[in-house]
Amino acid sequence: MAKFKINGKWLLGIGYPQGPVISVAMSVINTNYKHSTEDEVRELLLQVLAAPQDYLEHALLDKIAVKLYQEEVEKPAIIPLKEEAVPYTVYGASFIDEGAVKQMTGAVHLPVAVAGALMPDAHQGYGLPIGGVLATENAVIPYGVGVDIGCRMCLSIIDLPETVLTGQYDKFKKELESKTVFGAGGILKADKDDAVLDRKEFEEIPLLKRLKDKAVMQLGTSGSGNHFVEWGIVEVLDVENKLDLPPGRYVALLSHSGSRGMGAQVANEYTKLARELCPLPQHVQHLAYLDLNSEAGQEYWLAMNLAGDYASACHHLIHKRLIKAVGGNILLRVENHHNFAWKERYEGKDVIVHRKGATPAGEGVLGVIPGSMTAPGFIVRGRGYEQGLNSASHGAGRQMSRSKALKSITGHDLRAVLKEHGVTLIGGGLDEAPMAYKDINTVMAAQQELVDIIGRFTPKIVRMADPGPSED
DNA sequence: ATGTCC
Repeated sequence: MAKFKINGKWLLGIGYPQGPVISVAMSVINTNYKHSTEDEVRELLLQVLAAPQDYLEHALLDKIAVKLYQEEVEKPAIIPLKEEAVPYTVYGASFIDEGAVKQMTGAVHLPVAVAGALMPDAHQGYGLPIGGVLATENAVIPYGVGVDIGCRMCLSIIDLPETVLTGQYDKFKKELESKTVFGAGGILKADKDDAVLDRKEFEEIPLLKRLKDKAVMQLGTSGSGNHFVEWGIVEVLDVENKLDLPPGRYVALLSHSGSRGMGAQVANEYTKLARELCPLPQHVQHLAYLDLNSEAGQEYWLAMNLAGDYASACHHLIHKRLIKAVGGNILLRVENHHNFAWKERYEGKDVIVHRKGATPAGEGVLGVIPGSMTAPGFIVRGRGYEQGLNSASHGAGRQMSRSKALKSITGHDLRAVLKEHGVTLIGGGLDEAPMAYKDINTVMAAQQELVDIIGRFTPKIVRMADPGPSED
């Protein structure tokens, strides 16, 4: 029989943990057991692995046992979940996928959970589901906010009648194409002056200091995925709507985007830190949280707020450029984050409310819920419904995964539905086709308790990122 | 969502 030579891969193969014990075991075996067979060595090492405490004084194997024992003792203890979950309310349960409900069920078992809610556009995400709302006590969950921190809607209602858009359609289209920047990486080369870049957090938090150059370059850009900028028509529906605008039809600009690479890196860095500081059972490990009183928690909170303000600044620059280009003035602006965390009150106590793909809907709070590129979006006023955690959906929600949409929708299908609705699309992939989304009217009907509809936005010229290389 | 693992 060929002489057995131990190696690291073999040790990992029999179940030894990655770490310092590997080199120790190799040296011990090669020194003291060089005449043993592979089977004998395996048997011996498995016994030590199963009960290292019994071998701490062993003449030959003690070094291995000590390393194993140390790793076991030093490994941070998994934080146990609540035995009994806090309550959460589901809106539109009949069209929410099982994965999203499962994730929400995990979230309301977190030791810091106070209450939850699932919005009718919910679908499975990473950590908290998209459309998930979670109130916690003195803790913030980076992946309860999401990767695109401060992803938001911004609607500007412009002092131009509908006839200007229909009469100068080509000009509106040309400006939308030339004055927006889409795509991964996306850099805006001029017109990027904003006070957000002067914020002291960029100097005070080391991570933000490293991200500032990227933030400067990407300011005023839109990104990719489901992000868009579009011209359309707003109908103000009700004179009693507190919108301070007479009912009627107005040209409007609607945008959807977030905090670009800067926010993404903030999210990923702090969730990594949270997972080290807050080890949770595997099925909820992405919901790792930071204590708000801890240094890391306070840093994340500042960085998250800066990313939110940065996202807001991006929208404002986009709107300023485009509205100036078509010669209009803003009559009214409605805007809101839908990936963010806020300090709010719930049942009389201070909580942190995470909304990951959910629109704030406190009493009287205005928000925008988009439909799809061919379906109307809505200006809504929150009803302040506490059981729904003062929230509403952030859109129609997907009914098809991106991959399923790419497989089942053709370019012909997309062109047909655009034509039917009189919508011009610049860029945009099949995975963003209207058919990939739920029916917005069904979704709105499922959240009548949460928001009142006070205006309607109909898209006319839509700009999205160009489709990825896997598409035509 | 993000140049999709610093």
